[in-house]
Formats: sequence, C-alpha cells, structure tokens
Amino acid sequence: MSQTVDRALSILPLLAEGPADLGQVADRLGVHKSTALRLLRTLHEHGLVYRQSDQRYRLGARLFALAQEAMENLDVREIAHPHLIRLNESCGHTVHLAVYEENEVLYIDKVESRYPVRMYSRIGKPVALTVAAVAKLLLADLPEHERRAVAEKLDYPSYTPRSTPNATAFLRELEKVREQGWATDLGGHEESINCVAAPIRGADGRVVAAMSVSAPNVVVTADELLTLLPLVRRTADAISGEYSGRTPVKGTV
Amino acid sequence: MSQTVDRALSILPLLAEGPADLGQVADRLGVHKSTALRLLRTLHEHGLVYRQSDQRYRLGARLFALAQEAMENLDVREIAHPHLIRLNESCGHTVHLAVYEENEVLYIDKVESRYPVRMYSRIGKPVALTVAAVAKLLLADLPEHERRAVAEKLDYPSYTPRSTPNATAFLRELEKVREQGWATDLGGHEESINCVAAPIRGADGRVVAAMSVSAPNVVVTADELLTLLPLVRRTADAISGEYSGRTPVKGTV
DNA sequence: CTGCGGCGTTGCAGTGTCTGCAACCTTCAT
DNA sequence: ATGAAGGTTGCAGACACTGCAACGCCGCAG
Repeated sequence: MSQTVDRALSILPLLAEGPADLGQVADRLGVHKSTALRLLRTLHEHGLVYRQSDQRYRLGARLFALAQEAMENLDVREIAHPHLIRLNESCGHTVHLAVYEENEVLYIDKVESRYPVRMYSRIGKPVALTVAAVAKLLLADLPEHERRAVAEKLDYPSYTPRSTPNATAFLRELEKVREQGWATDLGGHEESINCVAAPIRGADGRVVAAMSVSAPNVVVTADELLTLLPLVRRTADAISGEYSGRTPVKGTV
Repeated sequence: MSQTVDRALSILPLLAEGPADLGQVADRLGVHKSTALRLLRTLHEHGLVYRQSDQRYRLGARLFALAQEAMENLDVREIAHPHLIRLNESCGHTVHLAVYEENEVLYIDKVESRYPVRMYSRIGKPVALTVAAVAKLLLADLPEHERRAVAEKLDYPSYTPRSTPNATAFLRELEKVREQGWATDLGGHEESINCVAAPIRGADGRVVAAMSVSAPNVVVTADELLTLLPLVRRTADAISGEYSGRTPVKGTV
C-alpha cells in the first residue's frame, strides 16, 4: 500500500538471512544505492537494524525488545504460564503453548523437559502446520471455508512416513480433531517424538491457543503418553476458565 | 531520514504498549486517520502488525520470527550455548549471556537455575546498565570518550543502597573492571541477588559479549559465589577461544 | 423501526517527499 | 601513486503520499 514503507520492511526478512552490505540490499530491493541507504538509515534510527563493525547491516536489538514486549502483552501466555510449569512438574515432559495468526502457528511458550533429552523447538518459531498436534487444533477451529483454503494452499512435506500426506487427509484429520476436542502427533514430524495436545478456548468457545506435551519414544511410548491426555485436557480447561474470566484467579483482586 | 518509514516504524513501539485502534494510532502519530490506515496496512502485509478480532491492532507474529532468526544468526550465541549449559550443570545457578549494541545491553541467552528460585530476566530484555555485571564489562571495553559519553547520559536509579550512584562512581567502577578483567554485581540491582561475570573476546581482543552467573543470597552467599569466578573465567575464555577461531571445535570439519 | 454518532474505508487533487543520478569521498589493494 | 569498489551527499524532477471530504457500516437510543 505504501511503496516506501513496503520497501523498507522488505529489508528486514532479507537481513534475517544474514548480514548484508548496502549494495546487496539495494540489488535485492531493486532500487538505487542511495535509496537503500536512506531506508537503512531510517531503520537504523529506530534500532531495527544494526551496523556491525565491518559496515554490514544486521537486524538490530530493538527487534528483540519489541518481540519481547509483544509477547508479554499476550494475555493467554501470561495466564497459561504457571499452569504449564505445574504440568511440566507433574509429568516431566516438554510443554508447549501455541497460537494461530495469519496462516502461521507459532510457539509462544515452552517449558523444557526435566530429563536431558531436549526437543528442538523455540519460542517464536513457526510450527509445521500439517503435522503438529497444536496446529491441528488451531486450524480445526477455523471456519470451514477458511480451513479448506488453508489446507489447499499448504505443502505437505513428508517428514516421516506418518506425516499427513495431502490436503484431503489433512481436512479429514482436522474434522476428527474438531469432534474429539484434542489432537495428537504420533511421529508425524520426527519419527521418535509423540505429542498430545488440547485446546484453550475463550469466552465465546473459539480456540485461542493450544497446548501440548511432547516426549520422545525413548522415554515413554505413545500409549503411555496418551494416558496423560486427561491431565493435559484438565490443564487446558483450567487455563480456558481463567482466560475467559469464568474462574476467578486467586491472588488477583 | 524518510518521513513515511519513520512514521510507520513509530507505530511499532506504540503498539508494543498494548493494542490500539486506528484513531489512537493516528492521534499519537499526529497524522490523518487515512494516513495511519495505509501505514498500518503496509505493516500488516508484512506481518509486523496483526488485526485482532475487535479490529484493534497488535504487534504481529512475524516480529517473533524475525527476532528469532536474528538471534540464531548471532555466532557468539551459538558458540557459547553449550558452554553455558555445561557451566549451569556444574554450578546449578542461572547463567546469562549478553551483548552491547547502541547504548543498550541485552541478554541473548539464559540458562535457568536448577533450583526453584528463578530470576526475573528474559532473553531480549534490556539490562540495567549501571549495575549489572555484564553491562560493566561491555561498557568498560568501549573507547574512553564513548564510555564517558554513555556514562554521563545515563540515569542512575537507586535500585538498592548498593546501586551505582552516579557517573563518577560508575566510570571508576568501569576502570576497575577493565583492569581486573571481570565484574560483579553484589546486590546492586536486587538486594538479594549477586552476580559474577567474565568477558568473551574476539580475535582482536575486543569484548564481544559477557557472561554471568547469578544466585540469590538464600542459596549461596556473595563470598561463596565469588569462588566460582575461576570457573566462570575459564568458561568465558573457552568461548573466546572458539569464537576467535583459535580453538578448533571438535565435531566441526 | 429509524435516526444518530462513531469509526473505518475509499477516490481524488495538490504537493511535499522520495527517487535516481552524478559527482565526491574514503578505504583498500595493486 | 593509482585505480577500483563501496559509501555518501546535493539536486531537480516525478510521483507517491497526504489530508480532505464523502461514503458505508455498525451499534445504540429514542
């Protein structure tokens, strides 16, 4: 909508790939060097871009701070956090919290497992939509046409033989998830990792977030993990209760 | 430098404070609603801004993803991480890694303590410059005039009676830190928390990052914490060695 | 049901801001 | 010393951005 801003913002993902010098930025934007310079300067003034010692540009510190603040403003996260901790303390596995936004699902909180085997995942990282249990829950709650649109636009990478193969299978899975009110990922993303997930709902019943417990095969089998389902659902429901204002939170006025 | 981009970027910190509607944004920017709308739209297209269900604007998901990628591109962090983990495993306390950038010091990594007492700090959060041990190390390494300029521009909040009171005291402290090659914060930020920190240097000897171990009084006294200094320094040196390419990293070709 | 007020959105004309150019400067390598 | 490469600046012209005003939408109250 706004050419100048559009160009300036296009610089950010470009720099996210790694540092670049003025010429590279100008080329990839398709603008004159002087133009790129002025855009970078503006970004720099706002701290979004940093000029490292070799004169090349990198993403800047304020970006972290902004992301940080944005995160702290997410009510769900704040409310959910103590519950996630408690769940982790009682079962020992990795616990995730995720939300859906604009065709992406991303982790907004994570509590690490209490044993040395760690999962590779990070707060802020986009989630594999087609296989992750939390993604299934969040997508399953979208209005029908939107769900269909998303499902057909997606790629279906075969992470493992158990990955969701295509849109049809995915939509069927979402339908199932929608009805049963919980979801799993049994080795669909990484062969040896299973997840079980439950939805967190707002006052209007819409799914606002999803949480999951993940554990590798070497620690517990899929069946054993599934025995945690009631606990996961209870936790998710407790969070839903607080989030939608139904459950008064002790300690709050 | 570029008015349009400048205005657009000013929206981000504004939204970081909390969601706002079109009118509020326009007012605070001092522009017409239609102008604000177009800026917001552009930000939206790039995923930096999200329109929540009540039509108000919030910071968007891509911001997390960008911050995430930026962080993963920081070589120091990647190299340091396993060392931090190991240090945490051997001493049990909270371990931080921080860098300096444009008048700010911020945590770029953190390993939580192995006991229930947790510190309030977050990756991406700016650090209290005048008291934190890591900040002292990073500022102490700045060229003299810059160090002085920063010191005089700062506020010196009295978090505790032991907080650095003013620029003079701070500069003296920095000089000391510079000479001894390590730093502490003994209850200067939070009465009951002590830190001991060491610098990580690049090939040219400049301080590129600083790491610290923090622990509350209730767990160990300041004196006990200080006995960890050699271990902290060894860890920092090991990281420096890898970072500057002096130590070949096993497992890497 | 209807009229009102608030808020977001769109088309348009004027102009102020951004663009690309070309010349200049610095740094580094030959 | 000389040249090349990349960064920086001033300028005139073009066009993208701005603010306005009118419109549409929704919720609310009479």
